[in-house]
Amino acid sequence: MDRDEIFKALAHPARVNILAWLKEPQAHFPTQEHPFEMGVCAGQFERCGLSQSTVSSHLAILQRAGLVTTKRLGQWVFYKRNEETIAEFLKDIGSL
Amino acid sequence: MDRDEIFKALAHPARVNILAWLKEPQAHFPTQEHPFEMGVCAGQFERCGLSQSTVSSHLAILQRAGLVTTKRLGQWVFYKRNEETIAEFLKDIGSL
DNA sequence: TTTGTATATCGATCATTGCCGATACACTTA
DNA sequence: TAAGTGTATCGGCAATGATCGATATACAAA
Repeated sequence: MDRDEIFKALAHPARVNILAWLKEPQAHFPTQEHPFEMGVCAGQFERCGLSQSTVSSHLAILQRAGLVTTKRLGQWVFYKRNEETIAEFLKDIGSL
Repeated sequence: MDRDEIFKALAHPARVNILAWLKEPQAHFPTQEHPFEMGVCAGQFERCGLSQSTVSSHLAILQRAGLVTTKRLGQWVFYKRNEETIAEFLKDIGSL
């Protein structure tokens, strides 16, 4: 758990939004055709108005910070919150 | 309380360190000659190895984010943690 | 194998940030 | 008033970050 890395990852509203949306996938990604158990399909996040490549970059930053995990399934990549790291981070900065 | 602004303020280790040091001024600023009740004198923070102007810039960013408050006393400016805003922020991101 | 779809990476551009020295400003003291 | 000390701001430069279109890669389906 790299605290500095996580703070930098959270320093962009789009990424904070993505994390928040992932808390309730069915509410924020109603167009997804895959079951939500696997996570949210990468393409779904383009709803934030950014290009595919930019979204991919934001997702990569969240992943490198350990805030999300990914799973490839066929041609799709699914993203999920990494609750363990998130909880660890929140505990760590509780004494901020 | 501007969450995005606070996240950006915390996206630099020096600023996170400053906030942490301010939790125990007497422990981290033993050379300060002023009473700690007023806060920590701006010049004290140059111990992080950065120039005076850079330190001043970091402090200004923390202040604009509402994480610290300042009080001028004569020729000196003293910095204190803004516990209210910090607590509000922590509560806000508790459900991150 | 070829085509199509989904995602990641590349290259370029522009904006932002971090850093410093120099300077301006605020205040004190002689 | 003049000189000294502490802090903030300015100007410039290098590094990083955000963004995009184009391209490469991974996989599926025809």
